[in-house]
Amino acid sequence: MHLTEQDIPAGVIERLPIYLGALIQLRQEGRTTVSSSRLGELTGVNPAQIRRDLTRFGSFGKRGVGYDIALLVDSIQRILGADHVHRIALVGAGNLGSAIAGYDGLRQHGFHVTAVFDNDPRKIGKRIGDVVVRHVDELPQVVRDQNIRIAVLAVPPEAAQQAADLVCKAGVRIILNYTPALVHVPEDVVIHNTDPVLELLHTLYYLSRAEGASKV
Amino acid sequence: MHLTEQDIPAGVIERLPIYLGALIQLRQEGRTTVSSSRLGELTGVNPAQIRRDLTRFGSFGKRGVGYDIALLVDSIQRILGADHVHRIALVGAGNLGSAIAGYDGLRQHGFHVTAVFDNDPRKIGKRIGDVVVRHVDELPQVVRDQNIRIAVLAVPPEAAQQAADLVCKAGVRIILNYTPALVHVPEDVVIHNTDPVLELLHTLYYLSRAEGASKV
DNA sequence: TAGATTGTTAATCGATTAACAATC
DNA sequence: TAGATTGTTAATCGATTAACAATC
Repeated sequence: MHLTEQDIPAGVIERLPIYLGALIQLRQEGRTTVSSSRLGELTGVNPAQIRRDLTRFGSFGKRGVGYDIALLVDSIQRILGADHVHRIALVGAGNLGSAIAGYDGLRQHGFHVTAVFDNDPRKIGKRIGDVVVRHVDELPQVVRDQNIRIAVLAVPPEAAQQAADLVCKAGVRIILNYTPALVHVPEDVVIHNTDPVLELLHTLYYLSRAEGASKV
Repeated sequence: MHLTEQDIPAGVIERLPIYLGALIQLRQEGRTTVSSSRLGELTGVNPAQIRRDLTRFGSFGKRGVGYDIALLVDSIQRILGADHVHRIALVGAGNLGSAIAGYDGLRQHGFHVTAVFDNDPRKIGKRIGDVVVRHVDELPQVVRDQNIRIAVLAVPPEAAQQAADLVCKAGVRIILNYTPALVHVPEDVVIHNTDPVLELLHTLYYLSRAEGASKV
């Protein structure tokens, strides 16, 4: 009846990276400790919730003092599995793919884009970040050789399902889908969709409320 | 004590765009009706929840038949405020900015990128999508002239706060922040952060659980 | 009519938050 | 010590879901 690892609510896991981001920013500013109330200000999360979230994994703070930033960064990284390097296969070497490959934040968190694929002959052989673009036909071999578990889809929406099938078959377990297409994957693969439109539509609702009250 | 517009839970508003995406995909396939159970399969949302979410805004279905896709698309768009055109200011004309400006899905949902800004002289005057990149100094004027309410930040993280301040001061009400920086904005501005790293970290947790069970 | 599926209620479940004793 | 802040409990709040009557 007590808490086992499986009992952690999804909401907690979603917040941990947010805490981590703020903690890293604080660390860069040279701070060594932070209180739950300050962390709450930075992240927009209720301080009581932060404390409760953290105690699920252990006791990281000192009463009267706050949390040791370095300790908490390490701990959260370990909890998430971000305490070692993860290789990423990037599918699609267009503008979006280039932006992702060139994004420093990934490397800072141990995510290394070690393979980039495209099916456009003009892009094959080009250098993106510090890897050379290969033909997508080579994907299965490369993903297996490098034991890659994470793929990022930055292809046109029509090609999304095909690309997903390909990477799943090659053994990828996590997919970040940057296309607007709804893609189906086997049960044991986690897919995360990111579509700027969905985010815009969602925030739009609140804008309409705040502004013209013409509609009911 | 009864439902007013303000009572709609945030979770419902987050799901509406997801339904919309699936509905549009179904419409493209030529379908005219869909049941809550089929929509649930496509979106991963519980059918009962879909029905309950929708009834908050009205009665859109026919018992025994399902939902009329065209009607539901229109209705959700109207609820979200996506039934008319919204102009977007894009700050940052690098790879990411180019990807966003060139993204067709935005236009399909009525989001028109009508202004792009950068501070790199080499980029000023270049064409991205169908607009010409201007110097960021022109931003306040252009945003006011075009009555722009939405800005997308695709700048280096160091420049994020500065860019946010600038667009807020010019009257923007919604910001999509594509930098990893935590940015502060006035209370009446909605900011939405999108960082691939946060999403990766979050899904990573489940990968660690599923694979090596070496850690407790 | 019989079958299907919505709209809606009522029960469950889980997350959030206030409050405070423990303790640095 | 006095002040601050965690860890934790207990209460609240809200979201999710099962179930089914209404009805197409």
